[in-house]
Amino acid sequence: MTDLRPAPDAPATGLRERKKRRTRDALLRAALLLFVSQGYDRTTVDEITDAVEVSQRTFFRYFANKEEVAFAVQDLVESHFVAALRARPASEGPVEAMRGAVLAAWDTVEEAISEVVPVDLYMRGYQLIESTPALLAVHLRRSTELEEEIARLIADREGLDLDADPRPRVAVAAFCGVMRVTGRLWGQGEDTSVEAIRRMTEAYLDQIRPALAAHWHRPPAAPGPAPAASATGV
Amino acid sequence: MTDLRPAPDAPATGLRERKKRRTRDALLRAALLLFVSQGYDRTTVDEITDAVEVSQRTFFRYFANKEEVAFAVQDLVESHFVAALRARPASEGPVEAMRGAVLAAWDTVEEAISEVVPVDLYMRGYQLIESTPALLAVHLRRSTELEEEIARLIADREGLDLDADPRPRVAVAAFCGVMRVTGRLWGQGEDTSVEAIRRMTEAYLDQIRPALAAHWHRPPAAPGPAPAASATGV
DNA sequence: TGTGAAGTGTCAGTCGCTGTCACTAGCCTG
DNA sequence: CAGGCTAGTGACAGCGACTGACACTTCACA
Repeated sequence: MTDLRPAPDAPATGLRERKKRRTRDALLRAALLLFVSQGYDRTTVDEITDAVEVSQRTFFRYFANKEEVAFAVQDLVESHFVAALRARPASEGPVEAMRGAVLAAWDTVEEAISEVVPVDLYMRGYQLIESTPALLAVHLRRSTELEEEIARLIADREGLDLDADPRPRVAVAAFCGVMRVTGRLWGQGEDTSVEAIRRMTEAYLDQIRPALAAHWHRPPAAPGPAPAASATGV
Repeated sequence: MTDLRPAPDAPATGLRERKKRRTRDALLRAALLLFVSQGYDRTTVDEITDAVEVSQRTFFRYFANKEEVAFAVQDLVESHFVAALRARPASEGPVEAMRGAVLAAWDTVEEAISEVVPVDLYMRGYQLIESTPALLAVHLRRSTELEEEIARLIADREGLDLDADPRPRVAVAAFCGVMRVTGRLWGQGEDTSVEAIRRMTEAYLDQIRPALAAHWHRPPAAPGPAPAASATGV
């Protein structure tokens, strides 16, 4: 068969590959929809595979476990952030660069994932993770792995040896700790928009230096559950 | 109802109560020993119950799930830390108080847990948690709950409204982020002693302010995988 | 066009965990 | 101290996540 289709730009190889991708995507979407509509725990793997009409065994050939499918999109978002961090100018300090990267990443999540899943489905998925104990636990463990990656990146930027200088890991840990609080509080709030979490991110990061001051004599810059962004401290 | 038994000081009530406590402790110890000797995943609940000669059903009446038994001692250590934090003088700033509490808690873990389990078994258990993905995930989720408790405590100390002022949660998040890195690196090292983790804790906490400085122009105070304690920054 | 391998379905089995029910043993009352 | 109450337990059946083994279909490539 003289293959006339030039596989335009995507890595569209043989029929087999495309079929595989299709079933994987179908499983992913079906799972996400079931999860957000009826909850993670109340969704069985059989329900997912029934919706896609494959056997349960096939599901476990694509995803190591039921949790993994819930983090497929999260994976994309995380690499998106890492890419944003790599793109920060070398002139920026470590914390400055991380802050810039997070905000830039939120500004452009849509284009990073919309091919796979609409943004609001992802946001609902993120909320599901934050509110489902089993998923939250896995999320936090995955986050520590991401933290290590970021620490390596920061050490590289600064030309430091990660194992000789504790600052990269310490800075990243403090930074990510604040990010996690942000994610948690966002998940508990009502506004589930990207803008909301972006706004909160900015506000909470602005509080990190004031919060670590030796004494809190003055009230913070802008009080409130999701305070407006503005830093008194450096 | 004329209750003549004054229940002297310990909660030593009837025979029933004592029997319960005994089987619970037996399950706990058997589980911990099996976990550290052959690994968490390679230990089945049946093995644990066989060692204590009770039915599997009984195990799940004492522990909600297999993970819970691995965190029973950790629970004690965490309340020990919270108690230490409550005991800090009001004159100390938030970060100062947390730092003091952690170090004081490590100095006195032994007396806090030795009645239930020898310290080195606890330390090996802690290492197990750090090195077992399933346990690490749960550990991190539990840690966020502890974080919230600490944040409330700090807010109280400072006379602030936790939901109006972001600084308590931000400070605690940054602090606990650094603590977590410490725990992880300790788990990977060879020295599993309490002294080792105490030393690392001190060293890494000393790096939090330098690490968050806008730019890292100078090398850190004391480089090395487990740097000696000494703070350049505030 | 036939051969090998990739992908899938089926089946049986393990392990964590839960509901149910009957039974035993401490406890409490009369 | 007899008899009833109930907390704690064991036995059993069953669900859901996950795995290994094997046979079958279907694409790929010579």
